Amino acid sequence: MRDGLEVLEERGFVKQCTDLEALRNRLHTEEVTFYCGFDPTHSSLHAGHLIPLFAMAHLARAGHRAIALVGGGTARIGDPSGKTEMRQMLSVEEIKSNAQSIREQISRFIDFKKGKAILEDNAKWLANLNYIDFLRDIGRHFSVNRMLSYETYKARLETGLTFIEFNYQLLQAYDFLVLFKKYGCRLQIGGDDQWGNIVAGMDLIRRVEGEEAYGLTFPLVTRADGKKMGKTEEGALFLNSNFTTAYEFYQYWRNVPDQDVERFLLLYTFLPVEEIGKLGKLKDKEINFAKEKLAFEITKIVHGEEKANNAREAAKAAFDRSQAEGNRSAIPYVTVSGTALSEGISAIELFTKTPLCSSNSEARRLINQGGAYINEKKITDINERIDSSWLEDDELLLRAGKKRYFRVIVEV
RNA sequence: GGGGAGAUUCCCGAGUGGCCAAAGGGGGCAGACUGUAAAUCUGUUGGCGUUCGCCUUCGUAGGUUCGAAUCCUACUCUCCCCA
Repeated sequence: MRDGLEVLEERGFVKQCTDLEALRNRLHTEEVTFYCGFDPTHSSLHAGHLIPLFAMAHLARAGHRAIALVGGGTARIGDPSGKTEMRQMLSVEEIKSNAQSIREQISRFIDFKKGKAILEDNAKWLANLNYIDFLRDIGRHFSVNRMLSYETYKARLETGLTFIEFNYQLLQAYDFLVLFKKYGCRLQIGGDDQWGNIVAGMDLIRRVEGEEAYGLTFPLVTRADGKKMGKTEEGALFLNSNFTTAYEFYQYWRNVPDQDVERFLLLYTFLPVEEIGKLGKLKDKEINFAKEKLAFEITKIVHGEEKANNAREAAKAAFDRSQAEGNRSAIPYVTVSGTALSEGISAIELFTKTPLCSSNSEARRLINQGGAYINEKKITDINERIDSSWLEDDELLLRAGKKRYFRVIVEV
């Protein structure tokens, strides 16, 4: 039987482990309860959370019990690990509502309904902690000298670290301990920036309970072109379509650098390793097929099959010349009134109505530089006016540059 | 608590009375080349109208001056050293 760890190893999920062989042995012989934390600092998870989500799913598929821990308590503090500045404080209400929407997103990867996987919120035990008790029971096990030596705090030591943030590690370690006591949770997984926090929890369990626990971290995923993983011009690549539409999401993965395709297929899809191996061997133009596969698969998992199909269709309609008539319905749009259009609207105004251009100057610049198209007709005149005669199927397809599309639909 | 340094346009970072919408780099956007890659080269990069222009911006609030990012005063914040 595959123990889950093998799957993670062959797909490139493993960066560091506290005791690889001991963990392997345990995963092989028994059902292990493991956890991964998610801080509700935004109402949607983003691309960076995909690695932990997939890792949890792989382990759960191998028969282990997953706990997704929403950090409703720790989010009130903010983890300083790897951050250069203190995180903005969120209100308790915000955190609660964020936690709610994040739960739904996690359940796309882990099925909580069957009663096996568990969803927890550390606000339950952190919110009403007694400070004195906490210091006596937990605080005594932590050495400040040792904490200061951690790499994660180094950067912050340069610029300033507040006491509240310095406590984050204790709380996360305490989470691990609580989950161990409550569920027998023996493994914590997380990004490599969590290493210090994870090890701290493992140590705490050993000191307090005299039991073995393990930690496993994932590599920090980077892109071959040096761009930040999961970052778009607008910001983070969110999993919620209110922030990043399925089409935009699809396009992000469709445009990943060549060198990253195989690695990303392993990390961000459930496709069999053998199949990915074949896809990864494709060269030149052929690699585009693998990119489409990657984009489709991950969009399907995050947004569902229907939206993934629409996104793919829309992309084909926009980019594939041989398929002039595709289904563009997934391309984001804005509406404009029919009367306004019959009177004529300047091309500049049309572009600024969409996120394609944020100001008239920008639209003007776009036209001047020859990057503005409406229904694939290049706009060369700054003063070009668009009226109803331009309509095709009651809509206009605006394009900025080579690959940014947006639709304008007439409202009757 | 005492002493010192600093806050510049998306980021880093020049600029110390007019020639500053503000050098340079990064990033972004666009063009060429392509495969909706990468690399490279070119252009562009506060807003509004567009020859000329006008408005907003150099931590915040006042002041000096014909004129300030640049000088003065107060305030806020950050960093460093000492206690």
